[in-house]
Amino acid sequence: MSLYLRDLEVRLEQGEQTVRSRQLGEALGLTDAQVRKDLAHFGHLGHPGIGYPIPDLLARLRRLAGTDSGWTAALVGVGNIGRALLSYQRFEAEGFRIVAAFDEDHAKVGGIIGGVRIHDLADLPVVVAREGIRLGLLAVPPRAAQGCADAMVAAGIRGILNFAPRRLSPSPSTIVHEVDLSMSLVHLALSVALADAESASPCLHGILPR
Amino acid sequence: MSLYLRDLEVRLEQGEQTVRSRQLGEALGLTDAQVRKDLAHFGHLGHPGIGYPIPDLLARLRRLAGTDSGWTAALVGVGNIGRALLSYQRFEAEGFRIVAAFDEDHAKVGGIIGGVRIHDLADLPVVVAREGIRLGLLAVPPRAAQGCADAMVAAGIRGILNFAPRRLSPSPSTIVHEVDLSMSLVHLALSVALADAESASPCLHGILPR
DNA sequence: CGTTGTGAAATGATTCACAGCT
DNA sequence: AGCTGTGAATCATTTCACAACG
Repeated sequence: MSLYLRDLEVRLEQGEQTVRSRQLGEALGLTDAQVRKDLAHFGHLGHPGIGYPIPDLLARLRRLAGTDSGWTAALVGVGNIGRALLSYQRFEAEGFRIVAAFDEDHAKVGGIIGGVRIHDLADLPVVVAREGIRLGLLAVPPRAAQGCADAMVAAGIRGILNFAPRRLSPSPSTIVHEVDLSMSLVHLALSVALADAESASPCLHGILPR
Repeated sequence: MSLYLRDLEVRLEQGEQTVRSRQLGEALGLTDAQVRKDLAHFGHLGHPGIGYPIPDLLARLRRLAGTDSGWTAALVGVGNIGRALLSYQRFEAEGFRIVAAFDEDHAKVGGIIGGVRIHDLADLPVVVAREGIRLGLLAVPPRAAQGCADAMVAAGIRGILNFAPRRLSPSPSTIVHEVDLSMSLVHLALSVALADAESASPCLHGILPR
């Protein structure tokens, strides 16, 4: 889904005004029918014989994704990954801004990284309410993850991107997406191992992870 | 799939010797039948009435994933994300080691971060061959991504974890997995926006991204 | 004529139910 | 009794095919 946004953005930058479902399908690895079914849900703005007007489609998708309504995010945990996220330029290009960072280490509190001030973790509810923050990036050590997540939910954060390698027990009011770096690497290694095994002895069916 | 490894590891640490399909299912959000179907593919090592012996199952999965055979990885691009990856402790716990980093900036070459030496990008083929590196972490700016990826493929790297926000044109000999931070955030924001819209006016079906 | 939107067929995945073993 | 492994039924998703439209 997010891929549509990306692809449409680069097409618009290249000066294209319309796009056909088949083009999008090739770029995203889908069939043209699949693309049409997806896009039909977002309002019927495809013109038969012509295609989809890129600016209109982008506006529609951005409005749905909320990337035009100024989402703000908070970072919890200013460690290795946290610092990288604060310095990561790309978020703003997609319409997001990290407006506050939090850490329980008082030596870090008060500092500024990537233009973002680091607050005491205890101030989370106040700052979240004041800034109207709805998204949180969780980058703390595993054993602190659940506690921080609970605090974020209590503070009113609606969506959490969890970088900690620990599954969070779900809350009905908050959506959690996992970004697990080491598991991504395991997954990649597994794919490679399977590809190797398959090319070595093609008759190894039954071992198909998703 | 990687989730099985994670869950079994914590169970083994907690001293459990066997696990039943239903327990695994609850922990991973699957049904027991689903778990049994998955595990049956890895060799029939479940005992009726008892369950699965955790050590045996872990050994089997690790062997398939290759995490017991000492995968080594190379990092290409020592920027914000690259530095965080080098300092990330968690990889070794899963059986991986980043043994070399590469950057085209000569001011960085020769430095050491997280115990890993930074080499000149031109030395990639030599070091990869010498160290027997099969996995690569790509964390360079978007416009350099494709060129670096090609160099990694040419050097013999078999799997690439791509942190650059750009789709790479595929190579038959190398598997690419995408880890796109800004797209993850877009995806999360979209989920939140949809959840909000749905609770506001439940009759908004048809807009269901995967 | 080329392309969208959508119903119908085909494909794949999930769930159920039960035989067999401990 | 409890649990695994697996075929059968159910469900969702993908693909195909075609009517409507510019």
